[in-house]
Amino acid sequence: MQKKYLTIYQDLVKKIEVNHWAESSMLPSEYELTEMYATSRETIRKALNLLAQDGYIQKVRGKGSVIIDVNKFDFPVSGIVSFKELTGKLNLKANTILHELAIIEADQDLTSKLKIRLHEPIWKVCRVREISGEKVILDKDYFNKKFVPALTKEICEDSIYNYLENELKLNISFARKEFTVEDPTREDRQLLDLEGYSNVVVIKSMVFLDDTSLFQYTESRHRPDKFKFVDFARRVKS
Amino acid sequence: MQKKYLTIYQDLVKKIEVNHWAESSMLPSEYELTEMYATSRETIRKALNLLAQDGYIQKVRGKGSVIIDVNKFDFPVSGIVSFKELTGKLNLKANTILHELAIIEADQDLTSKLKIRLHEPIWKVCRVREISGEKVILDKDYFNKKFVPALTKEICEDSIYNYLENELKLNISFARKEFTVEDPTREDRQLLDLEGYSNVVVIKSMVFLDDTSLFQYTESRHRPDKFKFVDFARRVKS
DNA sequence: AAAGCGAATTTGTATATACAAGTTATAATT
DNA sequence: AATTATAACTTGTATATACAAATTCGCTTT
Repeated sequence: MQKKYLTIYQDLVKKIEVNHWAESSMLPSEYELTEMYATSRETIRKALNLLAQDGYIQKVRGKGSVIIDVNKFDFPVSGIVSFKELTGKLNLKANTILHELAIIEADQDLTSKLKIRLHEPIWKVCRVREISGEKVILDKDYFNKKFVPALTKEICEDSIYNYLENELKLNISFARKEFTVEDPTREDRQLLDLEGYSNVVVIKSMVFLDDTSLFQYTESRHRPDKFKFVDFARRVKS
Repeated sequence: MQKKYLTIYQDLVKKIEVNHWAESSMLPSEYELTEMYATSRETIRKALNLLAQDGYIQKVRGKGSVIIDVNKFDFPVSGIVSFKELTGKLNLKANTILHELAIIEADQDLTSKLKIRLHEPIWKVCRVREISGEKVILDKDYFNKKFVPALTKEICEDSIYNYLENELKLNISFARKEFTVEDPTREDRQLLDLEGYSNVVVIKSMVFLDDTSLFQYTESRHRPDKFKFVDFARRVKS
């Protein structure tokens, strides 16, 4: 059975993005929605709460759900999104160059980053991302081999996430990301078209599965002029 | 009346942060929690969903709520947090220098950023943030004067957000933030201790109230070596 | 000892009801 | 005409029930 509140959520997202309620900039009331979707109010409220979380609407007590139109279209990178999904959504002419694909043993550094034991096997994948002809992103991925037994050149050049989720049926669930600006390493200078830029933006991620097991560590290194990150944040009252 | 699920959420956060369930790294089951807090299961579930949203737990069907221990203690900057709140939480020796405080008229640029009409009055606040003696952040705030009639030197040197929320009773609700890396302007070089760094990290924010009215635009310009942003993200399935 | 089955436990979804609290529009009063 | 009070509408909170789906654990069987 498909989850009702999720399909309602997706339907509402589609309608908002196509400006279905542009005039009023308001969603129908919860009671109206229950009738439109022939369901209960609580189910509607679950869908609306998802919309609010993702920055599509703002709920105002006594009034209704106001649609937030802050051009949500330019670079929505909250959540965990793969390079292929991103470039596809933005219609960018992108290309992936596989630079290294190997099984290595965990050294001191990786044991802490992947929380595994010394010398345990790890997939190392090093890829350069080319956008309109320029090498601007260097992605270094490390996968715990326990969760990812096999990897091929073809998979890495296409979409690893697609393979992990649809073939291996891994449930990628949440991530901790850290953004910093660092000096380029020799490797950065070799593999990227840095064009004299003296910094790179570094995003270090630890990615977890459904059952809270840590299975991936990634360093994504960007040329600063090609980096942009957009976030929707809600104020948390203490 | 105080919201039950919120007080339960806050109590659980406190217990998680003090490692109350360290051995099992699991929360009690929902039914146990209903008895502990003498409430209904739905109310417990509301609190648990907040914990999951904020990255404290991962719920696993059939098992329970696993506590996520990814050292949540180093830099939790998701949500909208003011400089004063941040430095206070991290025990940093920080100092604010008010560089400019004036009412200006909206020019072409600000009309689009604050979505107001040309020549309407705007508060401009320009502040330099000093951390352990170094000027590393330049904050340029613009407030729609309609929502913020008065501002003083004292307020700007203390905490504007504190004033807005507690004195003016404004309900700051959500924000859209954009992170980029840019070349320093002449103003950056004048006001900050850039120490030869040839880039600044720029965070542009549009901040909204409860009723979805846009009331603030901010540019926060950071020396790259002193910038770090940590995010907790959940994978969104399409 | 190992495998398989089933019951108990635990979270997920859907629905229903009652009342509280904020907003808006209408009607009544001054 | 302006103000005030009332009613209608809308979202927020709390509670209850029923069943689905995944995991765990103990028991039985092989």
